[in-house]
Amino acid sequence: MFSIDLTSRIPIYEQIYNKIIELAISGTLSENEQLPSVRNLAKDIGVNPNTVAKAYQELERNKIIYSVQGRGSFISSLDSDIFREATLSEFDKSVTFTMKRGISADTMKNRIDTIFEADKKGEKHD
Amino acid sequence: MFSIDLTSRIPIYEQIYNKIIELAISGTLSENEQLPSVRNLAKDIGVNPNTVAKAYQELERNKIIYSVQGRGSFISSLDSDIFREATLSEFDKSVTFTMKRGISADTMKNRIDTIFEADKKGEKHD
DNA sequence: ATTATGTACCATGATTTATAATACAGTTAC
DNA sequence: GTAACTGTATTATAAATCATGGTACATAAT
Repeated sequence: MFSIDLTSRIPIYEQIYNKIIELAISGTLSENEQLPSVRNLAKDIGVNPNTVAKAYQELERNKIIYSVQGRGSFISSLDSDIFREATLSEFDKSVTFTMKRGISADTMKNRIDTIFEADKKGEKHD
Repeated sequence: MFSIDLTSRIPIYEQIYNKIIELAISGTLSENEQLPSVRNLAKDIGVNPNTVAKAYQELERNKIIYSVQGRGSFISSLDSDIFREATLSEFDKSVTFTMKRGISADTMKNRIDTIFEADKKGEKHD
């Protein structure tokens, strides 16, 4: 279920955080579905339980999942406009950054098309 | 010449690094133009000379500037394809990230247009 | 010579990330 | 109720990164 890059400069807990969001948005994890327990996931990917717990706590803080003591952690409904806006805000920063380095709008749009094309081809179909 | 956000989570040396690149690409700093000395810029923005030195060394490593002991640091020619590719590679990462969060290509393109429009209006004209 | 430049150290402190080891509180199943 | 599982909290430690302070050296311009 999980692949983590221990050599990446991106913190492990952040990689877990991102991965869960991807799985939730892609539908691989559906609403109210239970996530692996903190200890199991930690053992699975070979990291400390505290690291997984940190990821889960961040996910809960951002309403991606909800956790219940004694029961576990579950995907919550993902119709959060706040989350969408946060994502777009991050994207805007990247566009501004790229623009300031002299890259044109058309060039950026072409990259977007290329990336979406590649994703479409790589998708698994039901 | 410089505005640095000491409270930002982005390292100071990285802010300096980014700012110099922006000024070089926008033409505010032109080819072979001399930059403020490490010590002067440090005093100017209220940071440690070592921090400025680190930014300058990164800039030199990426061929944005060149430094000569006893003389100073200067803008080098900015026709580096390598630099352009590095910028686009970063942008691609952001697009992929945003896509995985369920944002459509069209939405991203609209944001690009909006940002470029705002920039055009905000520009200073000669 | 004096002054200004970039560069190179070394030590220190703060912050962040990750680990390790416990412990506590709540739930489920027996 | 007991055992085994959940999330959560705490404390300690280690490593890496960031920034500062201070000192020193080599080079260049005057």
